[in-house]
Parts: sequence; C-alpha cells; structure tokens
Amino acid sequence: MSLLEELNEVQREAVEHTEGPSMIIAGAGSGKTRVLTYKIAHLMAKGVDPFQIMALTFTNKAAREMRSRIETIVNSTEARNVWMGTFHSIFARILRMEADKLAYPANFTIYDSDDSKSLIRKIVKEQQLDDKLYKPSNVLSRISSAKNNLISYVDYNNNAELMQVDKENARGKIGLIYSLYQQRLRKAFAMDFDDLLFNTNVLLRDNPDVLIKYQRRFQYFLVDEYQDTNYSQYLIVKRLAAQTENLTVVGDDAQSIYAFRGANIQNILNMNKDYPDLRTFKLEQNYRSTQNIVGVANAIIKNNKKQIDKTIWTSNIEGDKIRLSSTLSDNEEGNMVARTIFGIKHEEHAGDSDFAILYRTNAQSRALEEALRRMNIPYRIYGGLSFYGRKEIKDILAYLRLVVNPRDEESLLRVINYPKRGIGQTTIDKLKVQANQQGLSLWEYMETMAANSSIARSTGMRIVEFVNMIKSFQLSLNTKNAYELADAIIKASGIFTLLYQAKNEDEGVMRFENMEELLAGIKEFSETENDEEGASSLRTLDEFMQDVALQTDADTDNKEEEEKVTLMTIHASKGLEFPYVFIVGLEENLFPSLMALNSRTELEEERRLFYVALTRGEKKVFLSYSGSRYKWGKLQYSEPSRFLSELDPKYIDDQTAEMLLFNNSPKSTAGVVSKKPLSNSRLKMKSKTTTEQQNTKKTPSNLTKASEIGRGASNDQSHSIQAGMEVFHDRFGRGKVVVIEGEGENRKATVDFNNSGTKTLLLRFAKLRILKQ
DNA sequence: GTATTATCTAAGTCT
DNA sequence: TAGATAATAC
Repeated sequence: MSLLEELNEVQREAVEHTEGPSMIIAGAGSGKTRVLTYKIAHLMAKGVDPFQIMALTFTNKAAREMRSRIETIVNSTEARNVWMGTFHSIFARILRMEADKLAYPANFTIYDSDDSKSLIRKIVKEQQLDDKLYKPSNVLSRISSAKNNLISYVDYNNNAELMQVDKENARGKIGLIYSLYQQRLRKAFAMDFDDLLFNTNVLLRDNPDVLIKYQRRFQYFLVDEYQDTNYSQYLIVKRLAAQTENLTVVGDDAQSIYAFRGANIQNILNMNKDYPDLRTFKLEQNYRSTQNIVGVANAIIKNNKKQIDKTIWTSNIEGDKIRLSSTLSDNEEGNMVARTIFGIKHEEHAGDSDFAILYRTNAQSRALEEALRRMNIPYRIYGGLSFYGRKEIKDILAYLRLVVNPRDEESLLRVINYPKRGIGQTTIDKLKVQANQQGLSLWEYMETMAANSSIARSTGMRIVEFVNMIKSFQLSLNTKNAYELADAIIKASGIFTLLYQAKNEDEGVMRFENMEELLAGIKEFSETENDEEGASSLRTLDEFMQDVALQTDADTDNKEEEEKVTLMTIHASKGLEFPYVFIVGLEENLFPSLMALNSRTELEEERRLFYVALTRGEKKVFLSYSGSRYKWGKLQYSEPSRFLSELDPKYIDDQTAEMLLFNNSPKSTAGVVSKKPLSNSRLKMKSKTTTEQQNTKKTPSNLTKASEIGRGASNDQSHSIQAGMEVFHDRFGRGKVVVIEGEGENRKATVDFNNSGTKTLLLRFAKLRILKQ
C-alpha cells in the first residue's frame, strides 16, 4: 500500500496495528499527527466505515486539518463522516442527542468559566459567605477538580476527607456551594465545561442501552494528546472502547502541561494495566528540529525525575545555536524580538508566519505587540482576551443564548437592562425574590407577569415589553436562519443603535467592527450546507449556538490573515511548529511561575512547558529575559529563570552580556539584571551566595517573591571599586579595572579580563567582586 | 433608577 | 493597569 511508504518503520507498524489496544509514545516532532492521520486513512482503505471511527483531538482546528489531509490521502470526501473533534465538542454533541435521558433539553446552554464564576459569586453572596474566603475562581477550581474526578456534589458532601480539607482551610461551605451551583445550573438548563464530560459519564453509566448503542456504533477510537486527559475523559474512552478495545492513544509524558485542569499522567502510565494486550510504539526520531534544538530540549527535560524512558534524536542538520539574550525592560525585550524578526525576514527571506513568540502568560503580549507595531510587523495574538471574550460579543451572544434557552439566567441578567431600558438593580432583586418564593426560574416568573395584564406599574410594563421581545424572537427560531434572526435581534434590542452611536468614541469603532465580524460569521454559518441533512435544511440560530461556547481562538481559521507573526502562550502552542521561535520572559516567578514553586510536581510541569516551547522550533530558537517588567501597573525587577542554568552551554549562543551594554542608554534607569553564568553549576552556586550575602537575612520566602523596586539595586562592593583593582566576574573571570566612569546608577568600569578581553560593564549589574585592592 | 466617581482588587496556563 | 464593584449625587 503506497500510503505506508511515507512512514518510517515504527510509524508504519503503529499504523498497521489496527486491531486491539495500542499506545504510541510520540516524542516532540516525531510525526504523531502523521501517524494518526495515516492510521485513519489506513482503516478507511481497509474498508472500515468512517462512521465507525471516533478521533479525539486537542483542538477542533486540528481535527479539521486532519480530516482534510485524510481526504487527500484516501482521495475521497468520506473522511467527513469520521467523528473527529475535541472531547468537549464530540460529547456535547452526543449529550444533545441524548439529553432527554438526563432530563435536559437538547438546546441546553454551555456556561463558560465567566458564567460559572459569576454564578458562584451570586451564590456566595446569597449565602452571605465571606467573598474573601470564597473567591469564585478558587471555588470553581475546587468544584472543577471534583467533577473531573467524577465526584458529584452529593459525593462531595458525603466525603469526609474532602469536607475535612475544606474545613481546615476555613472553607467548609464549598460542598454547599457545589450543591447550590449544580442546582442552579440545572434550573438554567445549563452545563459547565466539566459537566459535559461528567454528564457523559453519567449517561453511559446509567443507560446501558445508550452505552451499547455507541459501543456498536464506534468500532475504532483514536485519542491524541492522551497525556493531557483527565480521569473523566479516561473513563469515557474506557467505557466506549470496552467492546472492541480498538483503542489507539497517542501521547508524550514529557509534554504533559495540563495537570492544573485535572490531566492525569497516570492515564498513560497505567495503560498496560488496563489493557494487558497493549502494544506500545515509541516514536523517537524528531523530524522537526535541528540537532541543537533537540539537544537543548533533551538536556532540559532530563532534569525531571519521572518520565517514560526514551531518546529523542534527529538526523536533521546541526543548525544554529540557541541564542540567549537579556534586556533591561520588557519593552526592550519586545524591541529586541521585533528587530531580530525584522533582520531575519530580510536576511533569510522568511515570511511573517514563520515566526512565533511564545510566552508564559497572556499579559506579556502587550509589550511585544507594541514593538511589532512600531516595526510594522503584522502579528496575530491567539488566546488572551479572545474574540468571544469581548464585552460587545458577549452581550450579543447573551441575547442569542437567551432566545435559544430563556432559562439561561446568566444571559438574562446580562441583557435585561442592556441597552438601558429602565429595569434597574432594585427591580431585578425584587423579581428574584418573588421568583424564588414561587419556585420559578427568573424567566418563568417574568413570563407570568407578561401573561398577567394586571400589572400596570411602568417598570412592570418594561418587563413585559422585554419578555415579549424575547418571545417574538423565539417564534422565528425555526423560520428564520441564524443570520436573519441574529440580525433582527441586534436591531430590535437596540444594540445596533447603541454600538453605532458609540463609533465616535475611541474604542467604539472596534466594537462596531467586532459586531459586524460576529454577524459575518453567523452569516457564513447560515449559508454553509448542513453535511448531514442536505442543502434544503435551514441553518438555525439554535444550531449555531451549539458550537459557539466551545469555540476558541485556536479553532478559528484565518484565511486572509496567513502572513502574520504568531503570539501565543506556550500552552496554546502545543502541537504547533514554527521555523523561528522566540521564548520570552524567562524569569524567576514568571517562568517558572511563582505559583508553581511550592511543589516538585508543579515545577516539573513548568519544565515540561519549557520543553514544549523549545520543541516548537524548527530552525532557530531565541530565548530572552528581562531585568524588569511591568506587572499590574508596577515596575518589578526580575531575575533570570532557574531554567537558564539548566541549559547545556554547548547548544547556547550567549549574548546576554553584550545585550546589557548594548541596551544601556543613560535614560534607562530601570532594571537590575543579576548576571548568572550558565556555564557551570558550581559557579552558579557561588553567584547565589554572593547575592545572598548582600541582602542580609534573606528568608526563603523573600527569595521567591518578586523583588520590589529599590531592593537589590544596591551592590555594596560596586561603590568601592576603583581603577587598578583586581576583580572577579562570574562569567568573564579575573580581570583588572582599567578605568571607572559615570556616577551612581551609571557608574561603569572598563575591565581588562585575563581570558575574555576588555569589557565595559555597568557596575550595578556586573556584580564584580574585589579580589585585590 | 441612573450616571458619575471613588475604591478595590486581581495577579496563570484552558475547555 | 484595568475591570468590577461600591458609594454618592442627581
């Protein structure tokens, strides 16, 4: 079979092993997508009905891409019949079909985490709990991890251990909040993200007929990024695949970066316990990156204790070394990255889309954006405040959601007085109380008001008007297509006028355009044919809304926007590759994150994250850190990441010292960069001791805190250094001071180093130690 | 009930 | 810094 010829031996074996359980341990860049794609193609070529194949991918976009590649390979559009997508989207689809078994309507709403948090905030308020103790995000993550481990709210409240832990943390009411939260979700006909998986498990557990139906329907299961599945996902797969055990999982323990949302690496490690017949394939040849990149990444990941034994190698060229640079501020870091991109574009004829800038946190994107804009380099940011996260989009979507499911209370409250229609907080509070007394949802109560014409108060009239408006939209749900209805909603609700008028304000134009973009998206949806039901079927708003909650930035295709530099978090870059990769902000407390320093497991996850970042690069990887950075509006000084000292110097082109001087403009008073050598760890220890000596009584907790302004800037010895002295520099070694210039902050020394030549160093950075006066 | 102003507070990664 | 909420004035 010709399609197999394009695979290496292990890849081919993995593809040809179609019956029974198999696990593919796929190192970074080893062609796992290729194997998955070919395996599905191979199954189809063997005559397996594509309707019997379920493939769970990490993003919906990945699924789409895989699908079109399969279509090319097998030269047929049959691949569209493979069920392919993320866990959340595939099982949301199944839940909608089987909703009645769970006493939900098929058009239930999916609450995103903002909805979830706002609901929790309300519950905390209603229960008159301390909102300092019960922060929505904390409570939600507690609930979320319970759900991911299939602990229902009833189980939770009956679980002595969990209750004890909460009590000890002075958060004994989390069980109660969980219960109320679930009840409110149900009342709103809503599920949160975790419910999609939780309820799928409930569905398959409590309805043997349904389970059997899907076990028969799907004969082959393929799961990508298996290292990032949680218990809930694991059990769904296990249940569905129990009949045929034709299960292929692909993953790499070294790239597990989602433990924070319940991903359980044990799912990979325990595969052979669950499936004694398991065949394991190891893909160890990296086809993506240069030897230098593979080498540096391997050296990094070696610092983690727990991992599956494997050796990633490549026959690619050696390539350039990984360049490490430092700057004084985050803005300069941005400038440096932009300048480098500009240079490479011209020298190496690279396109903008060949570059990616990866960072640990979304907040870091701003300085980079500004720098790219200054250099006229087109870019696109993925994640962060994504399109669907913008206020104007959420407002519109809230209307659309409300029309599809009027019991969706989050949406109702969002738009009941937007645009302003004279229904204020006091009215809403009254409505809530009355609805509660009658045991009705807010919407149901408002409906009875509409039917009951005896209400004459002007506010009552406004409520009736609002209810009637929503109801009139509902009447068109099945007669108008999604676009026609959405357009009508925007106009009739007053949103269009409001945003049109706001066009004069600074942000207004953007908002209006965003609204237009959303409408264009809905229009496109309305005009595409429905795969399953043929061209005659109307594409309704109902249908459109089903996908929206699970749409992410990574899923949106950007046809005309191809040629742009990509900015994203490392998490979002998983599975992607770029010729040139910049990893920025390699600083303590940022990467690794401050919050990950408490435990080895968390720190190891950060290290895997670094590994993922490094292995995105094909040709060149650039690392950088900055001596200072704006965080929450304040300037904070930062120290180089501990990961830098783990870099094997033989792969590194260290430019940090040069950068320090290069960036030293008299104006810039920002920043303290403590130079740390990467060449050997003993030296590193030494430098640390000197730092500690300077700050008398530096407690461990101080060490982990971001240094405050003004602290650490002092260097006792730097003031006493004079020309003629013999000094020691951590990286350049011994040398003799030739001359001292400048005052205070800008005091610098020209030093003739024994082995490194003559350098001019800013004393406040250089951390010179005096050897001989 | 609403508009304006003051104050608070968040602070990580994602479906 | 910026978004959300609380307090205040109208």
